[in-house]
Amino acid sequence: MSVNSEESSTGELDLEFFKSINFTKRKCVRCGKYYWSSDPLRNTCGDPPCDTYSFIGNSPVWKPFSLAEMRENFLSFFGPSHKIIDPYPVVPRWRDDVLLVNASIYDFQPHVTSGRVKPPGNPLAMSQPSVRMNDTDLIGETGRHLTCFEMLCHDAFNYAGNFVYWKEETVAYCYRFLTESLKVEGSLITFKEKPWSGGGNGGNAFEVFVRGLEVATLVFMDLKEDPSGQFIIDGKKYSRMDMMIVDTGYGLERLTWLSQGTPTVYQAVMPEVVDTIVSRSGSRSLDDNILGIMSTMAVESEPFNRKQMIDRSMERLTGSGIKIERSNVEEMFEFARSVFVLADHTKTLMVLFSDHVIPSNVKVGYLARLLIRRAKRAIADMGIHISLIELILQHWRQFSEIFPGFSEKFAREALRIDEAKFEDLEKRSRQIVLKAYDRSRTLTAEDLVTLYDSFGVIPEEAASIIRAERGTEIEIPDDFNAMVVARHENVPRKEEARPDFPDLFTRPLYYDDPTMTQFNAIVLFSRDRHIITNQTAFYPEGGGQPYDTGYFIYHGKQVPVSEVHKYGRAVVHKVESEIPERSRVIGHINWERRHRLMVHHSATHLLLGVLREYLGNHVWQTGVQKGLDHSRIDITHFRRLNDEEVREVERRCLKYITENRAITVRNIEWNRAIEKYGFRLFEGGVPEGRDIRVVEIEGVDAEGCGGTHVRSTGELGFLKILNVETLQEGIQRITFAAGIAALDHVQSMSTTQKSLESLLSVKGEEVEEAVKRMWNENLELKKDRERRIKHEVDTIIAEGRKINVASIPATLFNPPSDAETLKSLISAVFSRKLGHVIIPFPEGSEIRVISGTGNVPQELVDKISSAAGGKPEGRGRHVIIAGINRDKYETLIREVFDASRT
RNA sequence: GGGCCGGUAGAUCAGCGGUAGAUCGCCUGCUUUGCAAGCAGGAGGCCUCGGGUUCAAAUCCCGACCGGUCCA
Repeated sequence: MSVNSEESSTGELDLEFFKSINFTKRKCVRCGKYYWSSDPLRNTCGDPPCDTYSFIGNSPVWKPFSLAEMRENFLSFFGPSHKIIDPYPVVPRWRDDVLLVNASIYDFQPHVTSGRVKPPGNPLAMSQPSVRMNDTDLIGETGRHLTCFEMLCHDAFNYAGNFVYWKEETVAYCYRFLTESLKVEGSLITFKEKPWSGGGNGGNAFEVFVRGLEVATLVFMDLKEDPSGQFIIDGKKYSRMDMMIVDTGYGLERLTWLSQGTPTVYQAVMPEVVDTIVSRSGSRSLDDNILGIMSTMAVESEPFNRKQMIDRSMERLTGSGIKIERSNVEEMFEFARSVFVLADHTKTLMVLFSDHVIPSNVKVGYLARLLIRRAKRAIADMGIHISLIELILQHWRQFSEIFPGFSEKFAREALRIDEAKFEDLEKRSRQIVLKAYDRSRTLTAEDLVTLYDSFGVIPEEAASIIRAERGTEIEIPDDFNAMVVARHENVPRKEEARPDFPDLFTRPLYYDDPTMTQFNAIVLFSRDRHIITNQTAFYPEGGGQPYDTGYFIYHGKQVPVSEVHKYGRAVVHKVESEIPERSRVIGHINWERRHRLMVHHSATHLLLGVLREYLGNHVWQTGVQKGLDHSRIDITHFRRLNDEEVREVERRCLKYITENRAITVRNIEWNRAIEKYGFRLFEGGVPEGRDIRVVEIEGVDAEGCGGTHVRSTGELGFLKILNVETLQEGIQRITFAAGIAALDHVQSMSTTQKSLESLLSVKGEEVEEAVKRMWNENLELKKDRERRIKHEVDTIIAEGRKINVASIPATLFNPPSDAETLKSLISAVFSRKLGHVIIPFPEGSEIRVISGTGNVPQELVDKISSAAGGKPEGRGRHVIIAGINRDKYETLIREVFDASRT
């Protein structure tokens, strides 16, 4: 979301409603932007730093509300006129472009905002938990930032011919809520004009301020990104869209804070947890007066600057006659920051855990890990003893109705595993830092970046380790963060070229009847051996199910189909020879292939259902690939399944197969489907239609799925897990086979076993013993050989004869018996620094001249090669004189070497 | 999904082209003996796997696998 200062007033926000409440449009004397107010004395827009916080200790709301009370208050105000919707998960399973829900409108993107699916209510109101990790560094510093908050909204979706409400009504609702429900005086409210854009949409918007605090944003979304559009927001072009969407966002935490007027937002929205942490930290406490001043100072500079905030707070404190040392204020600030970080992060962890996020090193799991580690650092900074799970459970007790998915067992397990990893890392990081330091007696900026980037050691930690262990100070460069960023920027992303086929509609016969193997069709489009037909029974690749193959009959000839893909609504068949447009064809699909794929597809759903039932609700499908002889499914789970778990999963699958459970396929309207089955429907991917095609295995599993399926579990025959592996942290890959493919595997295992048995002349379990015995025998033989070689090398060296060749002293060795010994002998010459050495190796028809101390003298090589008739290869300390024939060899030994004995 | 770092004895790691090492742990003996320990000796390695370069690879290059970490 972004703002463009040039696009300040279009006149599109001059509302009749403002006239009715005596609000007038003004230009802010500080920032020059337009705003609406009824206060005759006001000349600023209300938005810090043009204004400052004046609600702390001075709430304009008629009574203090708790978080739960404020939520209830909002929903009951909008309840009569709006449909109240239950909150969506914070992990957006219905879209794959973002990791977390950032705002309430995310719930409806892109399916509703594009007009494809109806909203679940119109108008609607809800309280949507949201997680924003971009300002994680500011938590506890500014007094106002949170990683997790609830966004209250009242939204309306206006279609052509179905108008709900627009700007006038929206502002009226907002004004009435603030003045009637919260009893805030109208003159305290300002509406600041500000164009809004985000997620490919844009429009006019108001930001709503009360006493310096932004409490709501009212967005009138009627623009969509369009390169040829005439509206410009933040450098991007937009044009009008058919829909007009009212998207409001009220910060539940902000409103609660406003009503209480506490020094920081944390004290208003999570007082119990803040109290718990403070009460555990001995005699220390939070000074409300100083915190209030800091929060006020923090909002006055953008971007936030800690030193400046403390400077100004000191001025304010001395100005009001309070005598306090700067170091005391800093110390207080550090403590408060740790308290608030811990309180904030444990809340967000509770929210993530309730959505089954497993801490890991990738994607949303990484965000959970980040929070765990930052929370643990906060605990360490305070030097107190407190467990994360304790605080998480305390948070949850306040929110059990909002987050019904939370499982204490899961949270404990997830924390236990990740905390253990963190402790392990801390132990290791000490050694790594010391090693890096000891190499050069310093840590360069480059070293610090590597330590952070590759080992997760922050510079402050590295410095403190060096200080403690080596007693020296390490300089941390000011632009450290920039250096880390610099190391990561490069790697241009390559765009995938999408083939452009016309937007024709192919009727999917494979849905009408998944057992259809033959059909008639008319070719609507043909180009470069790719054809689109009016209808087809060929399943195009999708949802992890590979495409069908087969052939078309055209003019009485078979034309094989090698690939089938879906582009838009068209199914494109790649054929081996041209079939012109308007031809009539008969399609035949390869039924054996299709049936194997169908069996594996249904088996995947069954397996997923069983895994979830057996391992827990945190099991989600993250990837899947069906095949002909095996398939695989990737699931979220802490650790690799052990053998017993695998056997139990197989047993449960077989139980459902023998019970012959029905597999049904139904198209259900989007909102009704979610109401009935929940967001689990999207495990296999996000559907693109108005309806969701729900594939349900009776009592086991229900998923939105575009694949072809068998009619009941009995058709699967049986299911065998072939392999389990950890794909990445928190993700397990299970490879399995079902039906005829499973039988194939068992049969081939049996064949292998039989052939092993006959090879080893043993039966059954004795195979293992026999192999172990052979392995050990082999090891013994290997060692034996090494001993023999070593002995021979020693003997050859001991029996070496001192000779002079071309007046150069050298040692002549006896020939080693094989190449292995030769290699070992050469190594010995170097490691024992044996001087010039001559090694005849008749087996390879060569003589080696080696020097263990320096280079081989050229005269030595010349003398030997001229006498032996060979060609010298290589130089330096290792020369091979190769291509010597036997006669010359004998001559050489006799005439050159023997003659030169010393 | 991308970047970076790593994989050597049971554990922690060194070695980074030339016959695989240290410390702890383990085994045996001795000394001492309340324990801890001290001394001497010993066992224990597909140096992750597969290619390549080289006379020679744990070591250099390429690829896989596994682990770690940072970023989206």
